[in-house]
Amino acid sequence: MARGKVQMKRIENPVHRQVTFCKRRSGLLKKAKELSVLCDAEIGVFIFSPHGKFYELATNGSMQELVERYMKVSGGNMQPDEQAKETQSLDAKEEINMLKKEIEILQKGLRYLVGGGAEHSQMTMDELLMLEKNLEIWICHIRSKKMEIMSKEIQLLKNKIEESVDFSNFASMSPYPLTIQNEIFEF
Amino acid sequence: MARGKVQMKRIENPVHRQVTFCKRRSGLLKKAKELSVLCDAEIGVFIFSPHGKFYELATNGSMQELVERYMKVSGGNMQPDEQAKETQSLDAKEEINMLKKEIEILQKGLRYLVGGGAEHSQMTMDELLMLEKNLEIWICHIRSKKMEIMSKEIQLLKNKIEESVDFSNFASMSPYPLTIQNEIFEF
DNA sequence: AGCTATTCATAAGC
DNA sequence: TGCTTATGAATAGCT
Repeated sequence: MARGKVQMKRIENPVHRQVTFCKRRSGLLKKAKELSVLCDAEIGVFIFSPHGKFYELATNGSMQELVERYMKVSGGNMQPDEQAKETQSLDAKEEINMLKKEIEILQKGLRYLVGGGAEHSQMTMDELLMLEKNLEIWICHIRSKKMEIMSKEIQLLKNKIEESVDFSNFASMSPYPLTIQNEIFEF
Repeated sequence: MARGKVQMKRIENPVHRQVTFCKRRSGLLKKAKELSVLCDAEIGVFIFSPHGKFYELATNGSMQELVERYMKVSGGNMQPDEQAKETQSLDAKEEINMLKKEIEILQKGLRYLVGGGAEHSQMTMDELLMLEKNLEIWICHIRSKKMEIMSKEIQLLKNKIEESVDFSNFASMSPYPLTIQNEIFEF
């Protein structure tokens, strides 16, 4: 695509082919994830490299689930035996699942990220600055939100007080500011 | 991507979402086919739309075959074939690395999350306070990291200066910049 | 469904 | 293996 249009046929040079495979594989998985997130779709991708290496992506966390769903749709049937095998956990498998879960958590809630073990070790100074700035901006947003909530509460209280004043016909005589009315009416 | 960067979160407008789904779905399948052809890989893609519609692509003609192969690789690690086991474990390690990288990207790319679709609308005051506190703590961490980086750089500069002083004892008349000292000392 | 203005992905090169 | 850059592709917002 870049620096010369690419022919849509097998790349003969093995080195080029390998490099392109790596790049495009990651690109494809990225695109799949994006489609999943943007459009709320569930996506599964298998990739078998020519050398038998296997890569997969399952956007809902479990390829097994997707495969089952596929089986349902396509009418095929698989032996329940296979499924049992799948659930047996190797250490690596377990770690993969943990990582996937972590990714899910990261994507879902910022809270874990903030509280948990965020690693900035590899970040450059520029990235740190950017992150810091963004966090500050966000804090500002949160403070605005807090103000908003408090303002609403204050308004609510004011309204209540006005109602109660109207009710007792004291309104026109009150020289006191609204904010301390509560105390005045408390006796 | 075009005419405005897109936020990596679910598109709320159903029309937009549907249009994007169609466009990106075809894009994804095209990319998958290209990867398959260019790099001689076998690829399977499932896509379940949010409304339950199902799309698939199998580059070797039969999704069933790919699914079976997937079952073998992911679940059937119980075969006595040592080499297969080894390959599997390598694959798992690779996947772990990929996932870790993804986590790293997520962490690094938090600024998008932060800048983008943060929704505080439903949060209570308590939650806002908690979030604010966490963000402040995180900013502290980031500032520590910045300090650390700067300290390292300062130490590096000091070291360079010391070296250059040593160097000038030997060749005080040298017009060469510091950066080529190593070469000079290599003879 | 088509049309651009943009952003993204990536082939080469290092 | 990873980074950079020039360039081709994909696609978001419109119509």
